[in-house]
Amino acid sequence: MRSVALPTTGPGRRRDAAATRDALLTAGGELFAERGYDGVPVAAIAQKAGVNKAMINYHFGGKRKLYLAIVSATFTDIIARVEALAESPRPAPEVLRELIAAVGEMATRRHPHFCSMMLREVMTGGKHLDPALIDKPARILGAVQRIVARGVADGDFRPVDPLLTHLSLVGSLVFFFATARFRERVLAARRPRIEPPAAAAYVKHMQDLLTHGLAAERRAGRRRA
Amino acid sequence: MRSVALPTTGPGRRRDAAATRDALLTAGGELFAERGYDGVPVAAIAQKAGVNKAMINYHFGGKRKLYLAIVSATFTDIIARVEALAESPRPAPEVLRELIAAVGEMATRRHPHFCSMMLREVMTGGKHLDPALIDKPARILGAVQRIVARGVADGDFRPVDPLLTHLSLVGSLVFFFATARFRERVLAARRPRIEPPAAAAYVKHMQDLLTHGLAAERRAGRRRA
DNA sequence: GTCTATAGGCTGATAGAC
DNA sequence: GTCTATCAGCCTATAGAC
Repeated sequence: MRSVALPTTGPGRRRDAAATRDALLTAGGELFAERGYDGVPVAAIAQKAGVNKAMINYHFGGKRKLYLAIVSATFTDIIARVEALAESPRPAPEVLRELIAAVGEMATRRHPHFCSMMLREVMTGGKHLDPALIDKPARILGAVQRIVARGVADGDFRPVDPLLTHLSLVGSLVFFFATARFRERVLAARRPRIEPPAAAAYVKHMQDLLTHGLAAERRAGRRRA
Repeated sequence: MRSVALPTTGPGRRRDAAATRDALLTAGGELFAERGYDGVPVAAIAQKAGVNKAMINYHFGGKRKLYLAIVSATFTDIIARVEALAESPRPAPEVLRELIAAVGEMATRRHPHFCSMMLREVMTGGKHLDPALIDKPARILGAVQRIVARGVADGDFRPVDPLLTHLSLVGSLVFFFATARFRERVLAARRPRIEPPAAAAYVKHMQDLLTHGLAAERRAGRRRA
């Protein structure tokens, strides 16, 4: 981030501070996803980040606030992507396929630990979630609902319930990515070894399942180019 | 619980001991599902069960062994139900619909906390699971795979991958039931209030989604009565 | 900004009376 | 079998030197 030599103290050290913050966010994301909020001592995060324990309190104000910072930043990024898709004017079936691919891409590349963290959080009933964070899942829900509802209105989809459809779609994707580590552990240990399914294969499976499962009964053809 | 007078000590008290055990299993099931293994102090389990803290060590040998006893007993019961269904000679699409209903029934009546506990466990990669327990999910997987594979072989289903189909089916159901508490909390707090979806509605939604989503392309009719 | 040292709370497990 | 009392360990957070 910085191209010239800097003093070792004073405002010039901002780069190191940012690096410390980022290291804590990264290490915390991995560890919280793996073991849950209560399962991770701050010492473990500090060690993994290569910084001192006390930096968590200095930069974030405590373990809980570090946790919230991680969840919030990731949610914001994902919401932006999903809401952009929801506004696409293309046919709903196409948009839905792209949404599934986008979730897969998010869950494997950009935010590889988000599914686990979000799922854990939601399972506790949102114990650690601020009121400010609690409506973020609702925005994702809203975006998916709008896509499905438009598909139904256009006659591309059967008259399915958008909320239930959202739950089945997002649920199976989040489940897949949150449990990937377990599958690798169990399937790889079997003799003969079973290869754990690849994310790309699952994304395609879900796209096809939804395409067939939601398609309106009588009209296979698209009504718009 | 007691119909005749019994001595206050000696073998005649076995019935009370069983009641203590059961109370601990029940209380532990609810609390572990809600807050996860690390999130529950043994004192909370004892209090909810109405027995003394030390009884956990006396009857189960520690917190961890109580936890394993709960997970193992529930898994065994569910595996029996699912494997019985997998051996049904009826057409695969029918059996699959019944499997979905059975999961819904299990998750709402007989083992209302199992989805949360299993999902939490699987998300940690099986940290708390004994080697003896670790193949129980594999038996459920095997049963669902056999149903799907038979549907494909009979020409009732598209040539879908049985493993991926199992993951999408079980994943979306487990997700739904594990996150029910969160939905109630978030949806019920909104104005205007949104009614959280009922389990029965979701079961029907999943049955229809899979029926349409897996059906072989050209032949809608059943090939066996 | 970063570190060390430590305070103070909570946890799981047990010893021993009954 | 059940209870009370207690212990040792680990946790988060902070004070204060640099």
